[in-house]
Amino acid sequence: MDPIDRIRAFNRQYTQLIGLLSRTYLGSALSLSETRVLYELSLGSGQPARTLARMLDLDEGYLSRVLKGFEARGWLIRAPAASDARRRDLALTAEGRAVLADLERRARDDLAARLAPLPAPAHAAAADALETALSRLTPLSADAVNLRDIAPGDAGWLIQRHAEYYSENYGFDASFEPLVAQILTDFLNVRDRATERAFIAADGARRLGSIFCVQSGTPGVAKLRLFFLEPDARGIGLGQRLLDACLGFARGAGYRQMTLWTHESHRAACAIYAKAGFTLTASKPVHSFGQDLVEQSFEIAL
Amino acid sequence: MDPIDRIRAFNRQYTQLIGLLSRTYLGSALSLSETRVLYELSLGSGQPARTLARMLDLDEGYLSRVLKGFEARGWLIRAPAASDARRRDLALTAEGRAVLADLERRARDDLAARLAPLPAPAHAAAADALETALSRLTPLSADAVNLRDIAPGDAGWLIQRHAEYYSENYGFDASFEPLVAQILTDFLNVRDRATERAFIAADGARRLGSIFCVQSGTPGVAKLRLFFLEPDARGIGLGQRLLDACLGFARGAGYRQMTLWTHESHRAACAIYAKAGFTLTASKPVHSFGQDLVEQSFEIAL
DNA sequence: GAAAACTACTTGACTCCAGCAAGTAATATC
DNA sequence: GATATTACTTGCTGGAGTCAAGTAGTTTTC
Repeated sequence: MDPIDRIRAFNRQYTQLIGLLSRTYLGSALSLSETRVLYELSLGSGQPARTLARMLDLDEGYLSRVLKGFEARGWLIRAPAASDARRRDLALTAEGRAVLADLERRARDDLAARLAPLPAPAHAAAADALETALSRLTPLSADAVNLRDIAPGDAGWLIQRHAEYYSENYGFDASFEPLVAQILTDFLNVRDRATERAFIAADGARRLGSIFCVQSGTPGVAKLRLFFLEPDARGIGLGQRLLDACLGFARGAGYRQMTLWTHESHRAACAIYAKAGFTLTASKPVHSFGQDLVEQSFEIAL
Repeated sequence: MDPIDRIRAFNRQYTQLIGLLSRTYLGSALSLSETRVLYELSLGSGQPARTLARMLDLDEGYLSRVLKGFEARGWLIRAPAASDARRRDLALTAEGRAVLADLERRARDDLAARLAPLPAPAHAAAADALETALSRLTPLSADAVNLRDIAPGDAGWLIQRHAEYYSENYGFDASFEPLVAQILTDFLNVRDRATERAFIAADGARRLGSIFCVQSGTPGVAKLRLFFLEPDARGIGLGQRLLDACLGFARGAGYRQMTLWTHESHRAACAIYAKAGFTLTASKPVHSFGQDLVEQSFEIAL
């Protein structure tokens, strides 16, 4: 099913479940639009009425009347703005804030009541998933992503995602997962911190990608491993950044060469390697993980 | 932040992002309520108007007028019901269906346009997360969960969740993850299918828990390992089910005894073990994974 | 088996949310 | 300093949605 249709299906069910479309806000004297205006006013970033109208997609005339009503009820003070006599500075009174607080509390209680049948961990899990969804719907900016060292859970995540990704996209069989698991187990157990390093690209709590620099066995030669990027984190220069970090670390650690092996079918990765100055040194057909592959070796002088 | 507040924050942002509160549906001649009615009619489960009104939380009088309007426009046929002359059977005409289809298409295009700036994988990722959230908001029923053997990605998931869970809840240090990783690597690599088995509890694509039955080294004695349940999957008898499956397998495989070790602080797990007939055979303080723990051994005759 | 209670739906009367368009007054632009 | 633009207000209006009282058919009750 198409993602758009899946999102629409979610909208239908969610609005019903959460009761989002109840027109009148909890039996209060306020319409939904009025509530939104009150809420926006409470944030009090000093927007003039016009911007408020645009933000909330409301008619300016209607908004004017709403504000007038708020003022009449003593919730709002509209004083002519000093900078521009056409404008009026909008400031909620303490009473206005109290009304909103009461409204918010009721909305909160209403939602809590709806979710009461569910166990507490489910609430947290749902909130997590919703926040995740929202973050997926917000363009990922490369500078929100930071590269850090490996932390608890990262190894498991990498094993899981490698197994899933290569199974789904390249048909790798079950023998691939323990291989990756062994690599990571060894890394965690016998890692030489001076010459070996993992970089995990993460956007907050979300893991997006990885790259490892480890010893190859041959002195002075580093090996690049476990270069991975989540599909939706591609195309924002993150792969390049990971590779740069890895190369930078290798240079700093005193290696004079870096090698890696990959499979021909990884077009995107191969392109990044080539662009970074790696050269192809060997290419041979193999049968691994239940698939016919062309294994390629790359190297670069540091 | 409280989950309820996080969900409310999501609602605010999401409705804005997706444009859920646009009252008039895409400039069509229909109100949002009318659209919902039309949609519900298209599902055509032959509900009488009254149930329709309750489902959509609409005033019956208003609904009556809406249906009348649909009929006048030739979208709907209201024939007196055979079973009950008060009722009228509601059936959309082909034209009615066409109108809805057109509306749906436009709503779809509208959403697609809103999401167009995002890369395609992000759409799928968002849809995934939204569906996840919805499933968290639906009470987990034990019978929707099935127990299966280990599959690609499961080992990585287990490693990740063990590392995260024990780090968050028991303060285990980074040495715990490679231990779990090694256990799983070995299991995948040298598992004896006749006498060793993993059960993964899964609700569709979501992994909820696990239990392993492996050889202990002593002939005739099985070892229970990696018993884990996601916090929100507890309390529905799933732990019991996993344990039963494990014990059942062990009996079938010809073991005469099963042992396990755990830590005293795992109250819930210990309670399940005791209830199943396990007896505590040893208890000793240890310092593991950066924590002072009391290691406990249990056993049961099969 | 007839009155009473109830159900399914309709209709009239009303409220008020909200959109449109034409204002007024202040500011910006040239 | 004339013209255009901006910020806001107000009059008018449609129609979405509500409330209550209706009509006609069905079930319950004794």
